[in-house]
Amino acid sequence: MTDDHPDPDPDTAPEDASKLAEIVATRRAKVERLREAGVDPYPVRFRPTHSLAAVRAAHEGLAAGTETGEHVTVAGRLVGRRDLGRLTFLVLLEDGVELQLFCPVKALDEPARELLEQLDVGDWLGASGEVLATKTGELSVRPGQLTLLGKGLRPLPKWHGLADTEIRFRQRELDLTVNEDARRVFALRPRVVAALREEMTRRGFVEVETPILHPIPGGAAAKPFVTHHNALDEDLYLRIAPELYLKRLIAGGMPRVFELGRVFRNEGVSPRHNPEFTILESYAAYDDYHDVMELTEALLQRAAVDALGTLELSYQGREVSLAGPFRRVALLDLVREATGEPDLAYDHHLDDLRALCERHDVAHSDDWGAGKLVLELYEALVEHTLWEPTFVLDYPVEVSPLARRHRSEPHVTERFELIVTGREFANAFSELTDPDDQRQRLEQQAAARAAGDEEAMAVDEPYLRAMELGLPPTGGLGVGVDRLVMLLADVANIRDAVLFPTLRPER
RNA sequence: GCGCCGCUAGCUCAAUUGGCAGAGCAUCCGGCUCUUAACCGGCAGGUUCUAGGUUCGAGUCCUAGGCGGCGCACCA
Repeated sequence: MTDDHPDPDPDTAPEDASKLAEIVATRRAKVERLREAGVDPYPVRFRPTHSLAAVRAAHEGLAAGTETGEHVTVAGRLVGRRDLGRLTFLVLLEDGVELQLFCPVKALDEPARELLEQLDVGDWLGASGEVLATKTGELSVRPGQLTLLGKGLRPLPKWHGLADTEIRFRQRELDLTVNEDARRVFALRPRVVAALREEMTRRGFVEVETPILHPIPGGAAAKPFVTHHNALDEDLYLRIAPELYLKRLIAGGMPRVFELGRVFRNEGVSPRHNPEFTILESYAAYDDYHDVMELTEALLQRAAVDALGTLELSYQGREVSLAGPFRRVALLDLVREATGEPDLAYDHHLDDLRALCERHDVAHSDDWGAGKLVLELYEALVEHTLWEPTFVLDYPVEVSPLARRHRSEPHVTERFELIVTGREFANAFSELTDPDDQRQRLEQQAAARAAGDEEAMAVDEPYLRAMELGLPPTGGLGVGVDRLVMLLADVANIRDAVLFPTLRPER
């Protein structure tokens, strides 16, 4: 076309002289021109006969120059355009799959010729025509008709991709459009979630939904977000864990339950921490933590096989195998080994344990008991070194207020964490089922809370009342789903595993 | 919250010691019937994150702030 008036209406030209404003204004002018020509730039419905993937699948390897005689209607976002005079090549992208449109002008009907003039990379487009392979062998559709499905006003980043992390996180729609790697990760994530859900269901667990608004935050050691219900005039907390409600369901006679959902913790952000994250929690009547280890291992393996088709992973350039069986080792034994103190025990004098911390440059506090001191040694010296999957067993009672005391070891609980690549992926225990022991432990937590520990739990009377109804032996599990996605997708930053990570508002 | 680093055209990036803000691609205009990051020619496009300061002169130096990344702390 010949257009001697690139700026169609100087009176309405934007005062903002930036290139972006100019591009948007130009595209708005195209929208106007299309409307004047009777074309709806934002139509209500379209029916493709084939996805781009289906066209590709049906004609993979079609010989150069072949015309199939098959007529299809396809759709996608226009991501490429090459004009060669009376011949134009367009590239559509749909669900991660590209397909070329081979458009000699003489093959197009009159409306399509006019539309082609107003078409920009970024627009949504439908096309109907014959499937063929060009002389150079590129599988293509040669459309007779083109249908504008949604005009884009903003330019798409091209070629160099989109590298600016801030734009990738804030405008994920752009990231997904131009970065194949973003599409890879966010296609993998739902496969992981589906695998977890299917494996739980296959094992007889029932999926439930418990409140996100909690009157009393509990079930984990974390600071909650506070909100307020106007009609009730009550402060409520976004849940830090579904744990206590799920255990109340066990008390209510539901033998195997799980919840896959979001929890919220009002704490710092980091490449491994988003303020809201997805957790899988499950509770199984009659099971102990050995049973839960078996379940945990199976869940990770199922997720890896379903999402990747293998148990042999590469994470950040280093191999890690989920083949199992995962190593099982007591926390105390790990600390004994790391400190070179083979006789270390929880009943050692506190001064000796503090001295041990000093010797290993582990910060500690005078009000910590033996359990907390040993835990700190473990976290500072050992945890980050555990690359291959490792069940770390038997956490101190003092740091495990919801876990059952060990059946034979007095100072610890039947609790484990699963560590992979030096990070915690799961936390689980033989659940505490003795209501009087639980009350005592929560009262200790409440005392710590009163003394200023914002992460300590409060006494939750409705929960204790449920326990007093009677609980069977119960095995409980929590799995960090985002971390699992990070591991399987091989991304280092949790913001690359969460579609819309928490960021400060744009200013 | 603390420390370090970054922020320049729509995108990706340059800019020497403090000395005229540039390139490629995209946009816009022209050409081209087998391109693949098409190609060829041309025009245009800037609050150098923001506000101050130093200086004859600031993208560059100083102060404060914003946003992001990383580390620490906290945690899964």
